[in-house]
Amino acid sequence: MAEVVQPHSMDHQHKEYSNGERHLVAHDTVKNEDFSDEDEIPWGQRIKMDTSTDRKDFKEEQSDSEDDIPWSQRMKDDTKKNGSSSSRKSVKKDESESEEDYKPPAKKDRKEKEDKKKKKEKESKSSSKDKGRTSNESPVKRKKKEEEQDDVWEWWKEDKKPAGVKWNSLSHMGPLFAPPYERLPKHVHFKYNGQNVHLSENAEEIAGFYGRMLDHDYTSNEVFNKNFFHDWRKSMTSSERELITDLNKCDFRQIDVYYKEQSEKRKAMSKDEKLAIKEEKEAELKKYGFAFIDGHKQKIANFRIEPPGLFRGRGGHPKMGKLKKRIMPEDVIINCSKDSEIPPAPKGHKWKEVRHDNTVTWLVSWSENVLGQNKYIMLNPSSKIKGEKDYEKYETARRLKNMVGNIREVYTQDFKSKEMRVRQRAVALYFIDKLALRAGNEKDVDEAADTVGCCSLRCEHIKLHEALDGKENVVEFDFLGKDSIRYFNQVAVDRRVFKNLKLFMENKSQGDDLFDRLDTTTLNQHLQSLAPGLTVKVFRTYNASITLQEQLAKLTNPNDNVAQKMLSYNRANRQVAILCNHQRAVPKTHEKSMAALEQKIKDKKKELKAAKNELKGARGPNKEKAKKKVDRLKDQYKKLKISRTDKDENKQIALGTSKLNYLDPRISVAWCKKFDVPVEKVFNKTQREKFRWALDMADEDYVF
DNA sequence: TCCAGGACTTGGCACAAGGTCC
DNA sequence: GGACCTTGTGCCAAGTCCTGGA
Repeated sequence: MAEVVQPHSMDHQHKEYSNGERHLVAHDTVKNEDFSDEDEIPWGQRIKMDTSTDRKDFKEEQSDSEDDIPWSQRMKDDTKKNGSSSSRKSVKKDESESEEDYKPPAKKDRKEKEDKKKKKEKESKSSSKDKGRTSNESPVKRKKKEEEQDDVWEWWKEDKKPAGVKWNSLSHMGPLFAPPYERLPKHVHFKYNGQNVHLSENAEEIAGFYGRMLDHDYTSNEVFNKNFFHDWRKSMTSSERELITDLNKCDFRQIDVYYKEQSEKRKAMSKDEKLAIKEEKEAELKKYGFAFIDGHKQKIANFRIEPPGLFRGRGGHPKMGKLKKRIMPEDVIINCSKDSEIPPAPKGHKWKEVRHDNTVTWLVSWSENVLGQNKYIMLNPSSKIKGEKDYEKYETARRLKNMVGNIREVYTQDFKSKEMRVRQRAVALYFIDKLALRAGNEKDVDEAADTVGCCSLRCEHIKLHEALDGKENVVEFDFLGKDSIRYFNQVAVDRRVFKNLKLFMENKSQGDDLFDRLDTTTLNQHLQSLAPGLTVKVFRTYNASITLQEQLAKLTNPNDNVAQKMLSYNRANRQVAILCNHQRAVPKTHEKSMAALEQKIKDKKKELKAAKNELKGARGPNKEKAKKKVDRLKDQYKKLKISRTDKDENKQIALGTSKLNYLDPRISVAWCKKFDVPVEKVFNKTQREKFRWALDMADEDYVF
């Protein structure tokens, strides 16, 4: 079998940002002609090569008169939207349940319904349960799988609820609270200015949050330290506050050591002790981990209330280090149906509120003190409520596929609109479509790190090059996006886009908005007018999914073995991750594990050589045996080499996010079926649970 | 009409769990 | 069975988008 030939090489250039941010650039060396089948082409890829030539249907050269349009008034007024929000209020919502829509079933109905469902499922199990299963499963595994399937709710075969209604009946056990603080043993001291200081319980707990982060970069960050120290001092007694006035004189090392020891102890526990803990966890999961929705048992995603700690804002978050307070039952709102048994609050406590709102999907909510935002307990991605939404998301993206040609025509026309706002909208949409940029909502600089998306790009985030590396009209993007991850890309763009950008930047300083006549609301309103349900983020989903589909078609060789096919799949997945700028830190273990793999490959090669020699001298029945050995070793050797390639190409790219959030799972399922790859190779157990609907729906002919 | 706030999705990382190797 | 490595999961921050009330 032929070696896997890399269809195109991706050279990921790593650069360090001044603040140490990572960044990744894909130099796609695919030739233009590879993408000649233009309407099926994943735009996101083409843009990285040269977008000025990739659209045949763009009207050939228009007059340059656009540049002569007097834009005299364009920048004078409304230069900037008003400054954003002041402090947030926590508004207590009314009991907003719609009585007409809400008809909860009686409790006994639920039981009946469940029994009925179980019976039905048992009947249909023999026909449906084999889907996606490999043939060589052990009986134990099979039994486990069957048990798991007991609660499968095939919601995609049922009628949908009226719009706005999320459930008819909902019951659950409420949240599980963080365990109470346990004081440090007497021998563990916090020191101030070299002296042991006995802290009050509150102050000690918060010192502990800091102490166990000593190894982390956070504790050398000025903002983090300032915020921490400010909040810590607020929690001290007056005498503590009087004494402890300088963080530099605080010594948390013993606390750090203590928690490390605790962690080591846990690791070194006996089997029985570990088992006891596991059982305890399982019991908690059993009690709190499930909700009943419309008679169906559904997994909850996060039934634990977030424990207190220090806020770990990312990038240059202005609030990092602030104290996240302990949440008490009195802070918590419970949402469940009226007829359900209301979960009891912990002894001696009561809930802030019990609500019966079936227009929302959350079970429990509370308000977090650092940013004043609401936090929720919601259902697991495998639940009907999440799955249905996911399915709809991909259906919307598929609808976009059918109309994206028209939309592109419209925004191309708009490049020469007389109205500045229309031109800006068109160029922004061009970026969103071609580069899969995020929308870029406005942010309050006091509340969050300075990151941007498309609509919030500032002049300082792009550079215009008339020519660069043999290409014309190149735009260089360099900005921090979501999670302060750097987006760096040099893109050849449509000539009219380039001209427009020059125009947008005229008479502006670096800190000014590039699209000063545009925001996400306006853009989304425009998109809604083109198609109901169409928003900026649909483009990301669409472009990701279409890219996967196209790349799979291009890269998969039906004659390959499963390992080779999986390399192709991962490469297709990687293209999407690059498009979406899904980066990860190179794992600390990368070099080491690559070296180990390298050694394995060497050893295997030796082994193979020896086996080949053996084969040469073998006679009679031994010859057949030796031949088999050589074949087996060859196979293993190839697998190792594939694994090395895959691992190395992947070191800086995170595939998980796109797989979980952007790629229509039916594309992957169809690919597995078509090329005879077990679906377990592509989706692990959790992913299969999340995408159960897709596993059931898609056959090998599925087209996104 | 505007915009703050609510609801929900997207996102990377840390660490636990589980598998493999010796 | 312990060390080491890989994979999976939980966590919770940070986005998007929509809605309700002023």
